[in-house]
Amino acid sequence: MDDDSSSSNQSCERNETVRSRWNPKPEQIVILESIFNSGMVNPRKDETVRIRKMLEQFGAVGDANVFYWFQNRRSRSRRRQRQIQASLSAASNSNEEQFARSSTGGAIQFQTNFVPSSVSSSSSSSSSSLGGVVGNANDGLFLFSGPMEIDQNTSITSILCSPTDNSKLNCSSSGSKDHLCNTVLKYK
Amino acid sequence: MDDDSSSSNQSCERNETVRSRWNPKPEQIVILESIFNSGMVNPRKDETVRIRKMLEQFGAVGDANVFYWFQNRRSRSRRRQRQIQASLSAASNSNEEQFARSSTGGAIQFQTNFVPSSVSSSSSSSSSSLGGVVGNANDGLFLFSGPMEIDQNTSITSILCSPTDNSKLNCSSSGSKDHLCNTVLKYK
DNA sequence: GCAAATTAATGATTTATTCAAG
DNA sequence: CTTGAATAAATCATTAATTTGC
Repeated sequence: MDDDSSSSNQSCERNETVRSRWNPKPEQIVILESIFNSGMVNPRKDETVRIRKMLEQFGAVGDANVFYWFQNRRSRSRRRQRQIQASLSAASNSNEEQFARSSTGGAIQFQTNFVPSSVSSSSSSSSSSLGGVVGNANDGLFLFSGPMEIDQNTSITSILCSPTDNSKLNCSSSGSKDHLCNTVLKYK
Repeated sequence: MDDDSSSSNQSCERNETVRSRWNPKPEQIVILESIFNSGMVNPRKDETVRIRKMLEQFGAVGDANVFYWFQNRRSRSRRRQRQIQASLSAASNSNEEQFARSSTGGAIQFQTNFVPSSVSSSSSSSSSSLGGVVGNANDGLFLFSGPMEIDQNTSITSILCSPTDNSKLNCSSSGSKDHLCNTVLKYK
């Protein structure tokens, strides 16, 4: 795809300012949430492409949009978690001092059947709560906002995880990863 | 293009770990430095592509590599600047107190003929030193590391800035920018 | 009811940090 | 130790909710 994906062009607003952004359909959000909640919180490039194709069923979307979505989802999930943790420990700190600090601050942090791919090498790193976000999955809102119906039980990730058509593991000219990769593309 | 750029595959190391990285040729570095120093410190997607094509003349390289290069160049340039600034103000602070704080800490911060594109909207924001990085260009090391010769005066950016073949201003299906854009691509 | 004005969500971009190849 | 690659955090900007005055 690279740039001009497929469907609607036209939407290319004036060259200066304006700009419109992707607005995911409810069905698309269901899928994305499903995937995220099942543990795949940072899909690799090929996974992202697969997800994008899946989403296209319900409306135009690009790889970058999917990437952005997961990036933001992860980030905001983490932030919410931190806030909860902060307010929790603040509340408990009013009386006891040396106690709180449970493993992840009360969050369940389960991890469904999908192995979170890259485990981030688990080497030395900053963040106190390592393990941090990789498998953290949902953060309370497993509920879906609207009247949508898509068989929630058909574990969408099973579709993605199935190592079907693995033809062509692209790998560009030089380095990069494509493994733990999933990162910068920047340009739409 | 999307993912698999163009030339040599093969280099796709094992699917797990390893990875090799792009190693820019001296000529490529000259070009990149030239562009950066002439003021284009954050090329847009289309500019990035143009640059990449230019570099390919001297060896395999992908858009992502170019993107990374500029990202790192900006980042490290800024860091060095901060360090210089820090040590400078620290040095001057030994005697006088309420004085240092010159505009940019002694750095010249000129700006060549290229208008730095996006001025970041200058809306309300945090960061103290706004204006920050956009047009900052060189940070003292205008020198090039090796014995290379490419007419420094033929302002490479003029080639890039020239609005030649502007056919096909891509604009993907949904949103994104491509204007102020230049950002995430992530996947190699 | 309805738009203009505000606010809340969230998609997109940039910056700071970290990891690791060479 | 330098620097390419990758990720997380912070920020910007646009769109949807909502509030408000009519």
